[in-house]
Amino acid sequence: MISTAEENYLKAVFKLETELQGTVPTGALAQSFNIQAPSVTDMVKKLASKKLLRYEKSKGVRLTDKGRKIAVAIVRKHRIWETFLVQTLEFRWDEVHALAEQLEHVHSEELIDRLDTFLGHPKIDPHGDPIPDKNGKIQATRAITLKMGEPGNTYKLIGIREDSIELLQFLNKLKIGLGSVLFIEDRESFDQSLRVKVDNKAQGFLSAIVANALLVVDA
Amino acid sequence: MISTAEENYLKAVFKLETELQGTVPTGALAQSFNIQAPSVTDMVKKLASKKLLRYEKSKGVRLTDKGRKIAVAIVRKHRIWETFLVQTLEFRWDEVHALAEQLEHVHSEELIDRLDTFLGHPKIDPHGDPIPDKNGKIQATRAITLKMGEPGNTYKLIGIREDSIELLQFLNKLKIGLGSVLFIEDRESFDQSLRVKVDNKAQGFLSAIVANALLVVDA
DNA sequence: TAATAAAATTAGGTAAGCCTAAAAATATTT
DNA sequence: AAATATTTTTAGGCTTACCTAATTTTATTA
Ligand SMILES: [Mn+2]
Ligand SMILES: [Mn+2]
Ligand SMILES: [Mn+2]
Ligand SMILES: [Mn+2]
Repeated sequence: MISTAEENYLKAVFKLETELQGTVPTGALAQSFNIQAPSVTDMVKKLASKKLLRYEKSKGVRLTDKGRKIAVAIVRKHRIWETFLVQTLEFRWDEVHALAEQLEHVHSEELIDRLDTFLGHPKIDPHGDPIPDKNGKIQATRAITLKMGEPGNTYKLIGIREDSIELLQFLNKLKIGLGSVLFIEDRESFDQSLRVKVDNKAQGFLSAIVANALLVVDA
Repeated sequence: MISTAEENYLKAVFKLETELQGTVPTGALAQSFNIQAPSVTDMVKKLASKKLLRYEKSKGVRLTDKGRKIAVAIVRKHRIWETFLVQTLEFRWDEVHALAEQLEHVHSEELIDRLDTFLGHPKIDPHGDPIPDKNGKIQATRAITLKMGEPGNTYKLIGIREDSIELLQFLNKLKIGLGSVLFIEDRESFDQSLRVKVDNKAQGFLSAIVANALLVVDA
């Protein structure tokens, strides 16, 4: 049996592997859980002994296929639950992450499959993140971040690259949501912030940090 | 914060207090969790120190008002989740208990309230057990067990007094479910088993043990 | 490359929730 | 009321998932 803590480690390694494009140092895991480094060293040794990841001392870890399979299954559960909470129970997109963090650890394939069917096999969650299918296949996206966009171009928001409630609520304030049309009027060279129009209404500046979290496609 | 283990203890004490009509000995808890007695002694001391129950050494425990409130809230969650699983996700009544045992520990009032609303404020769960309302009020039932019924009388099944999957599946086989009409033809004096007709079709004998788990009202 | 800084590991410890073995308290039989 | 049986508690241990302090390894800078 796999514990909630172990599942969370695998999920975090999965995420960090993509972000860091390779081996995940133990320190990155410590930071992401807000725990101390030695706790991570212990745990990755255990996960390595279970063949869920490979651990190179003082270098970091990589998921094994077995570990990645579990990680993706949890991401799938997380996103299906988030979709259920927003679509069916009418929570706002900024309210569901913490709940999904709990629900993703409920052990039952059958439950997730039925939820998935009930929801009509959704392809993305309320934040635009792709929902892995039953076989662990994740829809590739050709989205870029708004930060990479060009002044004079128009983009459509299709995802948020962040779990932060604060960011989601900030976007609520700006009346920006999935599907919003963002026109880049200008990029301020001083801080790389962007002056944008949202849905054709003048809006103001988005910091480079925010722009970097917004996944967009050409509109 | 209250842990899953602690919540399970409170729920069990709540159940056993009614069944035993009073103080719950530690041994009864050990038996109900299939764990050893010393583990229970430890835990009830902790719960007593948290004022969730009163503990008299070598006698047993009683819930405090604070403890009972938590216990009832968990029973409410358990039954709402079971209702959701059967009503919305179309699980069978014998499939949902173990899942609800996990889901009942998800911490969120809001989630349960929204589920409750989504389900239309159900009064009973798929096994006929009353769902406590938001204030912890539990609908009193004037049901008796079929065992207490009289030959010649007709009853309607409104609840099952048991969490056993085996019993539920046995009832499935007998085509007995909530709402079934049970006519007691005879009581066998040797073993107190009952010869019954189910929904007007001859059925055969129900053991006293089964009859004792069936909650019925006059039909 | 030697010195220094940063990151990771080792060593030893804690709380939660379980365990076994032994002792004590309570209940039942004779 | 003794003797015996049953139930409960005490004492000491184990595992999981964390911790701090000290040490070692790796990376950076002089
Ligand atoms: Mn999320
Ligand atoms: Mn999401
Ligand atoms: Mn149940
Ligand atoms: Mn039930």
